[in-house]
Amino acid sequence: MTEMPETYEASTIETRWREAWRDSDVYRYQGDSDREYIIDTPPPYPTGDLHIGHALNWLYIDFAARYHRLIGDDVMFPQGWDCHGLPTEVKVEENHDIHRTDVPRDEFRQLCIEHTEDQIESMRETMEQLGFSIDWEQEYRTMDPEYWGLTQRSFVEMFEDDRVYRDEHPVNWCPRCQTAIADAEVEPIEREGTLHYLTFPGVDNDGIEIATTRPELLAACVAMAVDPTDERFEDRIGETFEVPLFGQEVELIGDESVDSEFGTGAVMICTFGDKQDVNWWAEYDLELRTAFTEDGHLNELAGEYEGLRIPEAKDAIAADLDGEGYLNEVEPTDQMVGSCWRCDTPIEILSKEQWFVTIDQDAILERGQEVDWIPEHMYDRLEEWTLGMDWDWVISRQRVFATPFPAWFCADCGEPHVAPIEDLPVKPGEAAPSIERCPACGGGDWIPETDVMDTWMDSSITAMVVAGWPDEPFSPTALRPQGHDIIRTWAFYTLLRTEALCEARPWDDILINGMVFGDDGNKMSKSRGNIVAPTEVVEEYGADAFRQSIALGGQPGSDVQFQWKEVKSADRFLTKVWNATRFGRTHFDEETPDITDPALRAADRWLLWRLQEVADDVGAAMDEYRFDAALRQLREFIWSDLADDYVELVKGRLYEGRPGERDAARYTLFIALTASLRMLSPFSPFVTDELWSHLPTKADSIHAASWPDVESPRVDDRDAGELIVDVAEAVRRWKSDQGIALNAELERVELYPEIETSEEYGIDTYDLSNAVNAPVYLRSGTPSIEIVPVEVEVDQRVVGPEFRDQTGAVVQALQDADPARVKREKRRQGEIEVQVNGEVLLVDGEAVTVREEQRAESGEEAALLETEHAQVVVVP
RNA sequence: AGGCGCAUAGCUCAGUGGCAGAGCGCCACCCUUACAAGGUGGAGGUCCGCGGUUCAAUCCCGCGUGCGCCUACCA
Repeated sequence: MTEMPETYEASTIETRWREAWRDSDVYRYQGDSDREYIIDTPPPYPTGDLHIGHALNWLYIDFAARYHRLIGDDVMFPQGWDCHGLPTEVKVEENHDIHRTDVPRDEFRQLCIEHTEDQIESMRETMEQLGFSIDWEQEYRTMDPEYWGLTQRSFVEMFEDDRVYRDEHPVNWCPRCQTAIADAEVEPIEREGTLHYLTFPGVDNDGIEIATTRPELLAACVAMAVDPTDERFEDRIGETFEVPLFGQEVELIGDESVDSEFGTGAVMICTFGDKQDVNWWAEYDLELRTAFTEDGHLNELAGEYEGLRIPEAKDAIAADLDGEGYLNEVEPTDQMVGSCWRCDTPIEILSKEQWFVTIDQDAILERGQEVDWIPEHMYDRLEEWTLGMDWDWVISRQRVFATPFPAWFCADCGEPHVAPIEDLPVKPGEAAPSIERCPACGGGDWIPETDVMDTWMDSSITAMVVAGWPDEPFSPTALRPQGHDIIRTWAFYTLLRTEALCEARPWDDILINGMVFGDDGNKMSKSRGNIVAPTEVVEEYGADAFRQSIALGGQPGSDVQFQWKEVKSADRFLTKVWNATRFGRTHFDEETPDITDPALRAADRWLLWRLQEVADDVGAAMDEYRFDAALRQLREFIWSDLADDYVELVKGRLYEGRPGERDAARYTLFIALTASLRMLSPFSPFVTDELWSHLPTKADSIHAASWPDVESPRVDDRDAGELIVDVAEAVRRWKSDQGIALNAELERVELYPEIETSEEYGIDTYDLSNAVNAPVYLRSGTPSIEIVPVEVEVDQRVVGPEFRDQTGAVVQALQDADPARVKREKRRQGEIEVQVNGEVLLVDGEAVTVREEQRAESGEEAALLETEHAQVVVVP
């Protein structure tokens, strides 16, 4: 066996194993097994910073991946990168001090790729530091042609299937990013607006006062609306009014969705102030008056206000309304403004020709229901979001760094042409379409599409891509791990696309993780200064301890509060494991694993029994992604049962036992230790691999080993073992209470067991005697020390079902009865007589436990100890 | 405004229709040959409140309160 350092030092160990794993293939997906576990790992946006939220998400993945390898699955833990997108474009513009239009598209794209590669490198380093068992041969980057070619293919297939179309339709538009965005990319921001009360003069009738927060939209006003049941506007529907300042005439319509409680009960309809306007516009076939430009200014329709930015226009028009006498009143109002999720700029709604993907709500939800949601209630979010969708998914973006549409438009008639699959990947700006003549008009000139795809078009096919699409027939991947904040995007779009392209659910299980809060309980934020970087924790305590603290933070799905004290506690536990292994090593040699047919004693059989129980329970918890429960049990077993109880019991045998006795203990300790390390390895992969290497184990790496499967001894062995453990503990406690050294010799210990033991094995006092450092005598009957029954304890589990509504009275009667009588009747008759409401009832003796105390001494100084399975007399 | 989740020791969290649990923190004692980064013991609880179901509720049901999230928020 190798030399083993005396103390646990995370940093040295972790550095060494990181390198070892890098050069090995322990995490490699083999691809030739019928027990596959394929993980649809989230492809993060390469910001260069792998934060603690990522760490939580990836740790759950890693726990699952490592566990599934141990139980013999062929695990694929791939890592993708969702490269495309605006933030990178902005960053590149900053870094190079250029605007994206300053250089040719392809050159700009190249700069973005280089930038992204740096960012990926930095995140990958943190991933390795944290010990994620990613198979880097399964890495993909959405900016690579091999990948975006697949994105294009998915687009073409859906186009040919009429699930993608091109149309003019109002879309969410970010005036700052100057691109269309999807509903999922619009986030509401709370803000205080100003409600303007202004009068629209009537053309041949009285005027009506409306309330609006957006006077700058007056130029785009095309109608007015009131609730048709609103008495204030009885008989006025159909009247015509003149828009202040701009003069166009608009009609008053009646529509129930107007809230008569708000403002004046009358509202102006503009194209477009919000989605409601779009609905009215479509329903009443109103005129389209567009007042805004793509970059957020007013256009020629606004007359003298043309060229003003939207906020400036609001002020200018409000001032003029006031000057002309239209403005009656202003008041502040709280409002929620739909804003761009990338830059928080309030979005506008513009009507634009775009590419759309049709949304089939029912199909998406059906697939969603086929997936196991963990926790279950997270499915509700998908359902709520999906049912609330009222627009199709706009997938075109007016940007550069993204997957290009494989499409051209006929220069003569505008007919779009989409490339066939065999021509992909293709950049339409650099290649002509493979057909020459326009099928619609026969024209021969083609204009390449310059719009690019929404990045969710890339990332919504990850499940398919990792499963080998399109070369292999798709079957659902095992696991999708992700945060709840992107159910409406990543999960939603993936369900949509996998359904559309493969007619299947994308995954069997979806595991939703919560957020990570700071040590102060608040959301991590720069302003609070409570941000903790994973690398910072690793440097201080190591990844192994950090990983445990995250696993114990709560059950998956709930938010996790990062706490330094939990990291420290994990570090202490790992030190314990380190020392326990070091202890074990001093008793092992190369032959220990080969010990056969050992002469197991009660303590050995008990530990093996516990080990099997723990392996089952921990495995069940891991199956259900209950990493918190799994680790908790494991810690309890290792610390309490193995390190405290068992080791203390068998030290005597290990140090001084005869060879056969010693071997049984060595064997048991070896089995328990190596099994514990294996079960712990998903949580703390570094130190467990290190400790594994210091033990005479067969497999090279603990991560190539298998989940423990221990032959379980019989249940009656458990009781006999528990008795030994309990008694040893009781005597130790008594010594501690008496101020006696724990290793002090005692005159003798007398044992009065209260359990049945098997014929094969009686009570085994050998180890106990060593542990308490006294001769142990097995006695029957009751201790010679006088003991007095003092209290009757009632088990309501027995009494309740039998006596139903008399339970309370029965319990009371038992507790009031003379404990000595209860004890006597229980022993002699097996049942106890009680009087309840003048009636005599018989209670099963099983229902009561009579607590006794020692009251007198009989000559010799002695102490009576009570344990669950025995009474113990200690003679010092 | 609707929907969902949460509420248990000082803190962070498990848990169960039948006497309430862990880690950390706190107090006291103990260097016992793997480990003082340890061991032993202790203090500390209206299991958010009110009703209901039940022999029995921290657990199941209803209502309420507080917190968090999702969705719609309205001109």
